[in-house]
Amino acid sequence: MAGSAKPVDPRLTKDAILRTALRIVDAHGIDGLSMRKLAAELGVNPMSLYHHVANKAAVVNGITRLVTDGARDIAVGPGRWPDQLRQLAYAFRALSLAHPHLMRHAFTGDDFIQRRGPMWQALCDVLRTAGLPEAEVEQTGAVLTVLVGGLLLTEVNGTMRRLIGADAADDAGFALAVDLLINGIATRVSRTDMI
Amino acid sequence: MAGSAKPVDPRLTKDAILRTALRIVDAHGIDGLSMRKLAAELGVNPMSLYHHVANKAAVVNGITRLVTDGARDIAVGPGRWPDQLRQLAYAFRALSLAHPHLMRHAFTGDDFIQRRGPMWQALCDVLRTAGLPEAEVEQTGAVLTVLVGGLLLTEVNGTMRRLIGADAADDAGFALAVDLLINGIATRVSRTDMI
DNA sequence: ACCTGAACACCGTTCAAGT
DNA sequence: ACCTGAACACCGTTCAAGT
Repeated sequence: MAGSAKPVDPRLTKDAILRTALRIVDAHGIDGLSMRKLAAELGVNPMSLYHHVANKAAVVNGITRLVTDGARDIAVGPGRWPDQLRQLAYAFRALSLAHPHLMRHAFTGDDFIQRRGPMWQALCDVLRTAGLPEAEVEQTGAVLTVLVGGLLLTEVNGTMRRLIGADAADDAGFALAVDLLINGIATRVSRTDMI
Repeated sequence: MAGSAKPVDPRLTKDAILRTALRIVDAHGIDGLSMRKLAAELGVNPMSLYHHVANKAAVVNGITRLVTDGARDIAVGPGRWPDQLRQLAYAFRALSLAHPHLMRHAFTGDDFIQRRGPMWQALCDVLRTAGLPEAEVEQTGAVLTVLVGGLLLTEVNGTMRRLIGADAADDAGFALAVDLLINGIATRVSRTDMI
């Protein structure tokens, strides 16, 4: 009656495959990941992988999901809306900096930023409580998300650090950018209020 | 006395190589470019290329330069500083949309946005005339550049179009983002004035 | 059902031998 | 000086033959 009829190779679990792949990407970048190296790291025949994952693209997609799922428990605390926006921006940043190599690749792709997901919902909620008219919430949320996403890409790929030639350039640049965006939203909110 | 002693193969000019490579990238994306296909397109032996370009990275770097050099003649017209900032943003956008595949790759790399170049100078000049204190000009210029760069990446890779499910999503998103940034700058400028 | 060796169609790059 | 065939060290993926 026990369901343990067929002993499965623990190295060929989808979970084991993806976690090993993520470890490789974190250590050696996206170009350091190949199906053959992944198999070697698992101590497994390269061809066996294709019985458990469709192809390399599925592996990369899988580890991206793995990481973004780690952000499911994002929740904004109480406070003024600018502080809440700041919280979300820095949560997004923490996610990126935890896996810079992966993020550098994910931002380039077209399926990384998802409408679903707690980040998007939380952001739109904050914008509503800030007083942004409902008709502008979705579009503004999208624009804010891609702006911060692009900002994080330039931090992760070193552009920001190179443009601002200073210690802690990334911290300063990110803080300045977030302030700029919050000020931009504030203008829009108050202007709408005045009409 | 005429310098035309050795007839050089016109297909193996650095210029011909780069322009053909750019044509391939524009048509088939970065992944559609290989040294072997480039040689085939030129009607030339693949190995001959290595006598005129160092490697594939040099080719990609070369076509990136080729495109960005096309923006040398960027100049802001007269007007209020918000309109001037808008001009620069849209000039940057035109550059991106002219070669979306290349830009999608270039933004990912860490050496695309250059401190040198007319774009950077023009941007900093506008920020100065807007009344931003000299100490903040460089950093703000850098942040604005990477924000707009990231914005263009999401337009070029389709993220913006997917997040905003509407016709002309790219145009609307870009316009909204630029307004947001200009409002953010305006707040910073006027606040500084008031101190 | 799962594994796997061989094979296919590609890569970038080097290098010795040619002219 | 420039060209080029062969070769090396890689890829992702397929597939028939095994268990």
